[in-house]
Amino acid sequence: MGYNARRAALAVIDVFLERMAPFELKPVDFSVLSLVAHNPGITSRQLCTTLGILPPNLVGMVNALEKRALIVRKPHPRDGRAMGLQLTPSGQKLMRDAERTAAALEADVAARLTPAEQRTLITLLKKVYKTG
Amino acid sequence: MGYNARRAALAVIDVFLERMAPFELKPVDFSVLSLVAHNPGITSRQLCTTLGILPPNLVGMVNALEKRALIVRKPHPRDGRAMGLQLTPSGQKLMRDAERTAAALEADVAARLTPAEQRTLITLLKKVYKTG
DNA sequence: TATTGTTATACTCTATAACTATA
DNA sequence: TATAGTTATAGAGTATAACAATA
Repeated sequence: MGYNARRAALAVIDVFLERMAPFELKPVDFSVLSLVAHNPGITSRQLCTTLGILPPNLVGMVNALEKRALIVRKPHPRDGRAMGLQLTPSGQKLMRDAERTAAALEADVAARLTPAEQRTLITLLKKVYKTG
Repeated sequence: MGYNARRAALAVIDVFLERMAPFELKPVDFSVLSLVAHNPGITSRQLCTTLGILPPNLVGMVNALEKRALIVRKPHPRDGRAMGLQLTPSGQKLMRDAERTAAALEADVAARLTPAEQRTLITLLKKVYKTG
């Protein structure tokens, strides 16, 4: 069961890597940008807790995205220690296209199953991991 | 969907790591020993193709298992380049216990679902990755 | 010429300790 | 004292190139 779930996850991730290649976004980059896009001013610490990334490992990702001029760090208005993250205009443009691609991908993967099968699959997967 | 499949796989792997800790076997170690147990004399190359491991990365694992006196390398009877792998008596004893533990684990995870749900889940997961 | 096992190496991902500046 | 961001670093996991012995 663990084996089959892992293979399904890897298959979906493979398709993701393939389609996101034009944007040069790994899954974690997409997650970071998507969270910043929908939560402007979000802090690094919030990103870490949401995505399950350790702070030291996020620094390099944010640096790379900032060097590509997709996000900017701005001093947090009420906490002098924190930095609020925001998308640049080019970051916003990239994410509009990337999120359209991601939605199309999920739709294509889902198309291998009927809507009823999709609901069943998600339900059963949750049953497996919810009781951890 | 990729997200839910990944979480289910990680949950199963977590339980595996926990229960296999007494044997000091990672999932890949268990797979290697299990294959050697049921295919005495199997070569490193065969292990690599079966498990999707690259040859340079298998060397260290086999070295570690040999140092723990769980397996032995013997010259292959008909191919002077190859080494046949076999379990030592202590390796056989360890794997008898480890395989019992693994079977109990799979049964426990499966117990979160009815037999019909198990069949459905496996079927749907395969539908997702078979066309991958 | 091709293959088995191996070494060396590199790159990614993940994890811990410790520093700085603010709170 | 506790927290946010950062640096340095160490450990897994995974990848390629190249070599010796053998086919």
